[in-house]
Amino acid sequence: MASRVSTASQRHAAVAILRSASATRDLSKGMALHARLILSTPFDIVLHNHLIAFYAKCGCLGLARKVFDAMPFRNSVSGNFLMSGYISSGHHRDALGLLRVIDFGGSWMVRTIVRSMARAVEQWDHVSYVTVLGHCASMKDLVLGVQVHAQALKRRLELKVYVGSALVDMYGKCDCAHDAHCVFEVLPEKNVVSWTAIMNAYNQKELFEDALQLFLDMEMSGVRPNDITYAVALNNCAGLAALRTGSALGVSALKTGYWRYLPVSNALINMYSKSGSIKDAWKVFTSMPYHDVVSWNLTITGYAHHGLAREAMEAFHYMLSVAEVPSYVTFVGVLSACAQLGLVDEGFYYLNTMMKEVGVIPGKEHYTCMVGLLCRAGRLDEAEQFIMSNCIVTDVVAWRSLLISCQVYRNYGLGHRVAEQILLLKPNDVGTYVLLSNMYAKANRWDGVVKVRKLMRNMGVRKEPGVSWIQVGSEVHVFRAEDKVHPQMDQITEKLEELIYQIKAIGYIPNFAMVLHDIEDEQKEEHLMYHSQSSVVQYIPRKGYQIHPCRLSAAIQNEVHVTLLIYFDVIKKILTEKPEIDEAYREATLRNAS
DNA sequence: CGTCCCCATT
Repeated sequence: MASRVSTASQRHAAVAILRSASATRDLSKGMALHARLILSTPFDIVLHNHLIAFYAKCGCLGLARKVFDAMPFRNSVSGNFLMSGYISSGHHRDALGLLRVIDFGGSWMVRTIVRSMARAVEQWDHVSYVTVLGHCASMKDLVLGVQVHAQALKRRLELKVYVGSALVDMYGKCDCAHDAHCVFEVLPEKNVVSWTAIMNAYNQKELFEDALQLFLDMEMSGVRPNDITYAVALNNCAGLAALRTGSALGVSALKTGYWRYLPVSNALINMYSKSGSIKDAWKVFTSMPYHDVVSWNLTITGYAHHGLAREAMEAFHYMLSVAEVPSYVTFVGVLSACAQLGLVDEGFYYLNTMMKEVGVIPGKEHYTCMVGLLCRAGRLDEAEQFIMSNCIVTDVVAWRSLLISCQVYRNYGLGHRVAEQILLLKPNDVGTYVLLSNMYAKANRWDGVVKVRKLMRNMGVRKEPGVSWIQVGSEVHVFRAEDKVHPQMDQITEKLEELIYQIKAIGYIPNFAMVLHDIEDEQKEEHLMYHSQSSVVQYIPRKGYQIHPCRLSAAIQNEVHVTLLIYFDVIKKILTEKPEIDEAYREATLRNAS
């Protein structure tokens, strides 16, 4: 009896050592323990399982495997540790081979799954299912996910809360919100993770309102949100630019103490930024005790989105000064800021020198920014060369950027070439076809206009209704392209025309858009004037455009920026009698928060 | 042993 107690406590201590060695990736510490363990008798399966976990964490899959193979007997935990080790280090084939889900005779994916799955699946425990489903979720492997689901059903495991939540998440990540919902609905016990997973599935599908409703349902059912739940809910607000709801959630997170968690404060930055309140986003940032690279990236790209490229660059340099290492996304933000400011040399310095220094390999998005930068500087031919020599010839976005600049600089010769180039890529979004049609119209190539129209019809490309909305106070003002039902429509249109007149007077080409007009009338000069690349409007993937109070087009300079700010002030005043109330409310919220 | 968040170009 006494010896058993001592063994148990020794085991406890050994597990603790292995855990800490895993956490710090202290290979020698764990190996020393391993050496002692080999000599000790009797064989302890729990310790050996943790040994597998330790080696797997340290990236020594070979050693983990050796321990596994040398064990006189194993349990499902041994397999799970090894498998999650393989999965997290990317050896998916080995991981799944371990449990013989898949034969590796040929392609590892689809065909062999069904045949071989039944063989070893009886060795799985419920954690195996969770592990594999997590893998399916991150790989978006719906085919395997469905197979696993079928097996789970057979063994009646799908109602267990961990397995169920993993299923909900898997379907959500695979873009099957409906299936996620079905699994979620029948779960007899739903915990905070199940709720968060389903909310996130709706978020993925851009069903933001439904996701927010789920947040309320969850609270009604007595489940408390955690930091991730708040983050997901705030991301839904960001998708709707629902400033009021987002602020309220921020206050709620403050009350419950989740405000200080990184996912929550990052989501708050995102929400404020996407809702047009970049100042509040910055206030959140400065009130955070520490930041991660996502916080920085959100701030940098947030400023860039608002046309505040100077501030974006400042934030970037601030980031470097506190020795935070920029990431792939950081450089996307920085280069887009450079593009706005026309900083060609600096842009190339970041692309060719700094990115190499910090070990970030430039990708499509960076090259696309560089195209935008060259276009912004009016170096259209270089931009064309750049596209062709940087493996982004198939990137519609890059060509579109060039196409727009061709219009701005009235270089219709190049514009025509670019349009032909884009057509070869067979784009499938309306926006591109509208741009193409505009280009041809401007270049007086009516044959081109007809061609584009025909293509759109044949491909079944339908025009999404242009919708803009802005939240002022507690009201959301919606503007549809095809109707003019907003009571203050006349006033707003009048102001818009006035502003465009002013911009033209200073000599700028008004390429900012406010989608209050009908994009059906592509041929009208008026339309060509209003409709162009994103600027005052921010595209929201779901259904339309969100007017940003201070978003500024790359091609518009400072004095126009000021005009725009004034202009949006005017709009706000038109839309609300007492705009300062909303302002005061936000101030109060922020004061509470910090 | 395990499930939920993570920013980007036009």
